[in-house]
Amino acid sequence: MKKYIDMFKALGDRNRLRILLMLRVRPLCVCEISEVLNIALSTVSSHLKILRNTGLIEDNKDGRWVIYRLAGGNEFFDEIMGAAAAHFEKDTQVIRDRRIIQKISREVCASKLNEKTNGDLG
Amino acid sequence: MKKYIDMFKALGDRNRLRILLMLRVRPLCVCEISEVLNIALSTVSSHLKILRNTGLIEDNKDGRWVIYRLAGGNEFFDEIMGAAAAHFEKDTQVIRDRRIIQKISREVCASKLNEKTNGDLG
DNA sequence: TCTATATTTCGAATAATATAGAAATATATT
DNA sequence: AATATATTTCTATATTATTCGAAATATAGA
Repeated sequence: MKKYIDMFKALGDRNRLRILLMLRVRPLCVCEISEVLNIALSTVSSHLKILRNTGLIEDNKDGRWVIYRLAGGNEFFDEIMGAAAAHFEKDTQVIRDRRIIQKISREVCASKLNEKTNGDLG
Repeated sequence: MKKYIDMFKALGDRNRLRILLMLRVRPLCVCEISEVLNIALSTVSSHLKILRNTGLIEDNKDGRWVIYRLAGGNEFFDEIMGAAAAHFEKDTQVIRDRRIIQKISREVCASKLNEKTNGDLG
Protein backbone atom coordinates (compact mmCIF):
# COMPACT_ATOMS: atom_id res chain seq x y z
CA MET A 1 0.00 0.00 0.00
CA LYS A 2 2.82 2.37 0.86
CA LYS A 3 4.22 1.98 -2.64
CA TYR A 4 1.00 3.31 -4.12
CA ILE A 5 0.66 6.10 -1.60
CA ASP A 6 4.19 7.23 -2.40
CA MET A 7 3.40 7.21 -6.10
CA PHE A 8 0.23 9.27 -5.62
CA LYS A 9 2.20 11.68 -3.41
CA ALA A 10 4.86 11.97 -6.10
CA LEU A 11 2.20 12.72 -8.73
CA GLY A 12 0.36 15.13 -6.43
CA ASP A 13 2.86 17.96 -6.79
CA ARG A 14 2.50 20.31 -9.75
CA ASN A 15 6.22 20.63 -10.44
CA ARG A 16 6.82 16.90 -10.26
CA LEU A 17 3.90 16.17 -12.56
CA ARG A 18 5.24 18.73 -15.02
CA ILE A 19 8.66 17.07 -14.88
CA LEU A 20 7.15 13.68 -15.70
CA LEU A 21 5.20 15.13 -18.60
CA MET A 22 8.31 16.93 -19.84
CA LEU A 23 10.28 13.70 -19.81
CA ARG A 24 7.73 12.19 -22.18
CA VAL A 25 9.11 14.56 -24.83
CA ARG A 26 12.75 13.61 -24.32
CA PRO A 27 15.33 12.96 -21.60
CA LEU A 28 16.43 16.17 -19.88
CA CYS A 29 19.27 17.36 -17.70
CA VAL A 30 18.66 19.12 -14.38
CA CYS A 31 19.39 22.60 -15.66
CA GLU A 32 16.94 22.20 -18.55
CA ILE A 33 14.20 21.23 -16.10
CA SER A 34 15.15 24.14 -13.88
CA GLU A 35 14.91 26.45 -16.89
CA VAL A 36 11.40 25.28 -17.83
CA LEU A 37 9.95 25.20 -14.31
CA ASN A 38 11.76 28.40 -13.36
CA ILE A 39 12.74 27.15 -9.92
CA ALA A 40 16.10 26.68 -8.18
CA LEU A 41 18.41 23.84 -9.21
CA SER A 42 18.43 22.45 -5.70
CA THR A 43 14.65 22.31 -5.69
CA VAL A 44 14.61 20.46 -9.00
CA SER A 45 17.20 18.07 -7.66
CA SER A 46 15.09 17.24 -4.63
CA HIS A 47 12.02 16.62 -6.79
CA LEU A 48 14.07 14.34 -9.04
CA LYS A 49 15.25 12.42 -6.01
CA ILE A 50 11.65 11.82 -4.94
CA LEU A 51 10.67 10.67 -8.43
CA ARG A 52 13.69 8.38 -8.61
CA ASN A 53 12.96 6.86 -5.20
CA THR A 54 9.42 6.18 -6.37
CA GLY A 55 10.82 4.37 -9.40
CA LEU A 56 9.24 6.72 -11.89
CA ILE A 57 12.46 8.03 -13.43
CA GLU A 58 16.02 6.88 -14.05
CA ASP A 59 19.21 8.79 -14.69
CA ASN A 60 22.62 8.36 -16.24
CA LYS A 61 25.68 10.54 -16.39
CA ASP A 62 26.78 12.04 -19.68
CA GLY A 63 29.92 14.04 -19.12
CA ARG A 64 29.20 16.57 -16.42
CA TRP A 65 25.46 16.34 -17.03
CA VAL A 66 23.03 13.99 -15.34
CA ILE A 67 20.33 13.00 -17.78
CA TYR A 68 16.92 12.01 -16.45
CA ARG A 69 14.34 9.94 -18.30
CA LEU A 70 11.10 8.08 -17.57
CA ALA A 71 11.86 4.70 -16.02
CA GLY A 72 9.59 2.50 -18.09
CA GLY A 73 8.40 -0.91 -16.97
CA ASN A 74 6.08 0.60 -14.40
CA GLU A 75 2.75 -0.80 -15.52
CA PHE A 76 0.67 1.10 -13.02
CA PHE A 77 2.23 4.46 -13.89
CA ASP A 78 1.79 3.75 -17.60
CA GLU A 79 -1.89 3.05 -17.08
CA ILE A 80 -2.36 6.26 -15.13
CA MET A 81 -0.59 8.33 -17.74
CA GLY A 82 -2.43 6.56 -20.53
CA ALA A 83 -5.77 7.29 -18.90
CA ALA A 84 -4.92 10.97 -18.43
CA ALA A 85 -3.01 11.44 -21.70
CA ALA A 86 -5.89 12.90 -23.67
CA HIS A 87 -6.39 15.56 -21.02
CA PHE A 88 -2.74 16.50 -20.67
CA GLU A 89 -2.30 16.80 -24.45
CA LYS A 90 -4.69 19.74 -24.34
CA ASP A 91 -3.34 21.31 -21.16
CA THR A 92 -1.96 24.80 -21.78
CA GLN A 93 0.79 24.35 -19.19
CA VAL A 94 1.96 21.14 -20.81
CA ILE A 95 1.90 22.72 -24.27
CA ARG A 96 3.89 25.71 -23.04
CA ASP A 97 6.46 23.48 -21.34
CA ARG A 98 6.93 21.46 -24.51
CA ARG A 99 7.43 24.57 -26.58
CA ILE A 100 10.24 25.66 -24.27
CA ILE A 101 11.81 22.21 -24.33
CA GLN A 102 12.09 22.40 -28.11
CA LYS A 103 13.96 25.70 -27.85
CA ILE A 104 16.50 24.78 -25.20
CA SER A 105 19.48 22.48 -24.98
CA ARG A 106 21.69 21.37 -22.12
CA GLU A 107 24.50 23.60 -23.41
CA VAL A 108 22.41 26.75 -23.69
CA CYS A 109 20.45 26.51 -20.44
CA ALA A 110 23.63 26.26 -18.41
CA SER A 111 24.95 29.57 -19.72
CA LYS A 112 21.57 31.17 -19.16
CA LEU A 113 21.73 30.22 -15.51
CA ASN A 114 25.11 31.92 -15.40
CA GLU A 115 23.71 35.14 -16.82
CA LYS A 116 21.14 35.22 -14.05
CA THR A 117 23.75 34.76 -11.35
CA ASN A 118 26.05 37.45 -12.75
CA GLY A 119 23.25 39.98 -13.18
CA ASP A 120 21.29 40.24 -16.40
CA LEU A 121 23.71 41.64 -18.98
CA GLY A 122 21.83 40.28 -21.97
CA MET B 1 -4.13 19.89 -14.65
CA LYS B 2 -5.17 21.08 -11.21
CA LYS B 3 -8.04 18.61 -11.21
CA TYR B 4 -5.60 15.73 -11.58
CA ILE B 5 -3.15 17.08 -9.04
CA ASP B 6 -5.98 17.39 -6.52
CA MET B 7 -7.00 13.82 -7.20
CA PHE B 8 -3.45 12.51 -6.75
CA LYS B 9 -3.17 14.54 -3.54
CA ALA B 10 -6.43 13.06 -2.31
CA LEU B 11 -5.17 9.54 -3.05
CA GLY B 12 -1.75 10.28 -1.55
CA ASP B 13 -2.88 10.09 2.07
CA ARG B 14 -3.03 6.71 3.77
CA ASN B 15 -6.25 7.38 5.67
CA ARG B 16 -8.05 8.76 2.62
CA LEU B 17 -6.98 5.83 0.46
CA ARG B 18 -8.20 3.45 3.15
CA ILE B 19 -11.54 5.28 3.22
CA LEU B 20 -11.94 4.90 -0.53
CA LEU B 21 -11.11 1.21 -0.37
CA MET B 22 -13.52 0.77 2.54
CA LEU B 23 -16.32 2.38 0.55
CA ARG B 24 -15.86 -0.27 -2.13
CA VAL B 25 -17.27 -2.75 0.38
CA ARG B 26 -20.36 -0.72 1.22
CA PRO B 27 -21.50 2.83 2.02
CA LEU B 28 -20.44 3.88 5.51
CA CYS B 29 -21.33 6.55 8.03
CA VAL B 30 -18.73 8.82 9.59
CA CYS B 31 -18.59 7.02 12.92
CA GLU B 32 -18.01 3.66 11.22
CA ILE B 33 -15.06 5.10 9.32
CA SER B 34 -13.74 6.66 12.51
CA GLU B 35 -14.03 3.27 14.22
CA VAL B 36 -12.03 1.47 11.52
CA LEU B 37 -9.31 4.09 11.09
CA ASN B 38 -9.18 4.75 14.83
CA ILE B 39 -8.92 8.52 14.42
CA ALA B 40 -11.06 11.41 15.67
CA LEU B 41 -14.45 12.08 14.09
CA SER B 42 -13.42 15.60 13.16
CA THR B 43 -10.39 14.27 11.32
CA VAL B 44 -12.51 11.80 9.40
CA SER B 45 -14.93 14.57 8.56
CA SER B 46 -12.17 16.73 7.11
CA HIS B 47 -10.85 13.85 5.00
CA LEU B 48 -14.36 13.19 3.72
CA LYS B 49 -14.70 16.84 2.80
CA ILE B 50 -11.52 16.63 0.71
CA LEU B 51 -12.69 13.46 -1.03
CA ARG B 52 -16.09 15.01 -1.72
CA ASN B 53 -14.54 18.20 -3.12
CA THR B 54 -12.42 16.04 -5.42
CA GLY B 55 -15.58 14.35 -6.66
CA LEU B 56 -14.54 10.92 -5.47
CA ILE B 57 -17.36 10.37 -2.98
CA GLU B 58 -20.95 11.44 -2.46
CA ASP B 59 -23.14 11.52 0.62
CA ASN B 60 -26.75 11.47 1.65
CA LYS B 61 -28.49 11.85 4.96
CA ASP B 62 -30.30 8.94 6.52
CA GLY B 63 -31.87 10.02 9.76
CA ARG B 64 -29.14 11.51 11.90
CA TRP B 65 -26.45 9.68 9.98
CA VAL B 66 -24.61 10.92 6.93
CA ILE B 67 -23.85 8.02 4.63
CA TYR B 68 -20.84 8.25 2.32
CA ARG B 69 -20.34 6.22 -0.84
CA LEU B 70 -18.07 6.17 -3.90
CA ALA B 71 -19.25 8.74 -6.42
CA GLY B 72 -19.16 6.65 -9.60
CA GLY B 73 -18.97 8.15 -13.07
CA ASN B 74 -15.36 9.17 -12.56
CA GLU B 75 -13.67 7.34 -15.41
CA PHE B 76 -10.13 8.27 -14.43
CA PHE B 77 -10.56 7.18 -10.83
CA ASP B 78 -12.14 3.91 -11.94
CA GLU B 79 -9.16 3.20 -14.19
CA ILE B 80 -6.70 3.90 -11.38
CA MET B 81 -8.55 1.68 -8.96
CA GLY B 82 -8.95 -1.01 -11.59
CA ALA B 83 -5.25 -0.99 -12.30
CA ALA B 84 -4.38 -1.26 -8.61
CA ALA B 85 -7.22 -3.57 -7.58
CA ALA B 86 -5.22 -6.78 -7.77
CA HIS B 87 -2.63 -5.34 -5.41
CA PHE B 88 -5.09 -3.93 -2.89
CA GLU B 89 -7.03 -7.19 -2.73
CA LYS B 90 -3.94 -8.77 -1.18
CA ASP B 91 -3.02 -5.86 1.07
CA THR B 92 -3.12 -6.83 4.73
CA GLN B 93 -4.35 -3.40 5.80
CA VAL B 94 -7.22 -3.55 3.33
CA ILE B 95 -8.13 -7.07 4.44
CA ARG B 96 -8.09 -6.05 8.09
CA ASP B 97 -10.25 -3.00 7.41
CA ARG B 98 -12.80 -5.12 5.56
CA ARG B 99 -12.98 -7.61 8.37
CA ILE B 100 -13.83 -4.81 10.80
CA ILE B 101 -16.42 -3.37 8.44
CA GLN B 102 -18.25 -6.68 8.42
CA LYS B 103 -18.43 -6.65 12.20
CA ILE B 104 -19.65 -3.11 12.78
CA SER B 105 -22.83 -1.23 12.08
CA ARG B 106 -23.77 2.41 12.33
CA GLU B 107 -25.82 1.69 15.47
CA VAL B 108 -23.06 -0.16 17.31
CA CYS B 109 -20.11 2.10 16.49
CA ALA B 110 -21.89 5.12 17.86
CA SER B 111 -22.27 3.57 21.30
CA LYS B 112 -18.66 2.42 21.23
CA LEU B 113 -17.52 6.00 20.74
CA ASN B 114 -19.56 6.89 23.79
CA GLU B 115 -17.82 4.26 25.91
CA LYS B 116 -14.46 5.76 25.00
CA THR B 117 -15.54 9.25 25.98
CA ASN B 118 -16.96 8.11 29.33
CA GLY B 119 -13.90 6.06 30.20
CA ASP B 120 -13.61 2.39 29.30
CA LEU B 121 -16.08 0.57 31.48
CA GLY B 122 -15.71 -2.59 29.39
C1' DT C 1 46.82 21.07 -11.22
C1' DC C 2 43.71 24.79 -11.52
C1' DT C 3 39.34 26.55 -13.14
C1' DA C 4 34.72 26.27 -14.83
C1' DT C 5 30.52 23.73 -15.04
C1' DA C 6 26.64 20.65 -13.39
C1' DT C 7 24.58 18.56 -9.79
C1' DT C 8 23.74 17.22 -5.06
C1' DT C 9 23.54 17.80 -0.16
C1' DC C 10 22.81 20.61 3.82
C1' DG C 11 20.50 24.05 6.70
C1' DA C 12 16.98 27.19 7.47
C1' DA C 13 12.65 29.56 6.40
C1' DT C 14 8.14 29.21 4.84
C1' DA C 15 3.95 27.01 3.54
C1' DA C 16 0.76 23.28 3.53
C1' DT C 17 -1.44 19.40 5.74
C1' DA C 18 -3.13 16.27 9.34
C1' DT C 19 -4.79 15.91 13.69
C1' DA C 20 -7.51 16.43 17.99
C1' DG C 21 -10.76 18.65 21.09
C1' DA C 22 -14.33 22.04 21.92
C1' DA C 23 -18.16 24.38 20.25
C1' DA C 24 -21.84 24.61 16.93
C1' DT C 25 -25.37 22.47 14.00
C1' DA C 26 -28.86 19.13 12.66
C1' DT C 27 -31.79 15.40 13.43
C1' DA C 28 -34.41 11.92 16.23
C1' DT C 29 -36.55 10.49 20.44
C1' DT C 30 -38.86 11.13 24.67
C1' DA D 1 -39.54 21.57 24.82
C1' DA D 2 -35.70 18.89 26.43
C1' DT D 3 -32.32 15.43 25.67
C1' DA D 4 -29.38 12.35 23.13
C1' DT D 5 -26.98 11.33 18.94
C1' DA D 6 -24.22 12.19 14.60
C1' DT D 7 -21.70 15.21 12.15
C1' DT D 8 -19.46 19.50 10.99
C1' DT D 9 -16.96 23.68 11.85
C1' DC D 10 -13.61 26.18 14.39
C1' DT D 11 -9.16 26.75 16.67
C1' DA D 12 -4.75 25.39 17.89
C1' DT D 13 -0.87 22.44 17.37
C1' DA D 14 2.24 19.13 15.37
C1' DT D 15 4.03 17.15 11.43
C1' DT D 16 5.43 17.14 6.79
C1' DA D 17 6.73 19.41 2.28
C1' DT D 18 8.45 22.87 -0.60
C1' DT D 19 11.68 26.09 -1.46
C1' DC D 20 16.06 28.62 -1.71
C1' DG D 21 21.00 29.74 -1.10
C1' DA D 22 25.40 28.19 0.36
C1' DA D 23 28.62 24.65 0.66
C1' DA D 24 30.18 20.22 -1.00
C1' DT D 25 30.95 16.85 -4.72
C1' DA D 26 31.99 15.31 -9.43
C1' DT D 27 33.46 15.87 -14.00
C1' DA D 28 35.65 18.35 -18.14
C1' DG D 29 38.88 21.12 -20.16
C1' DA D 30 42.80 24.49 -20.17
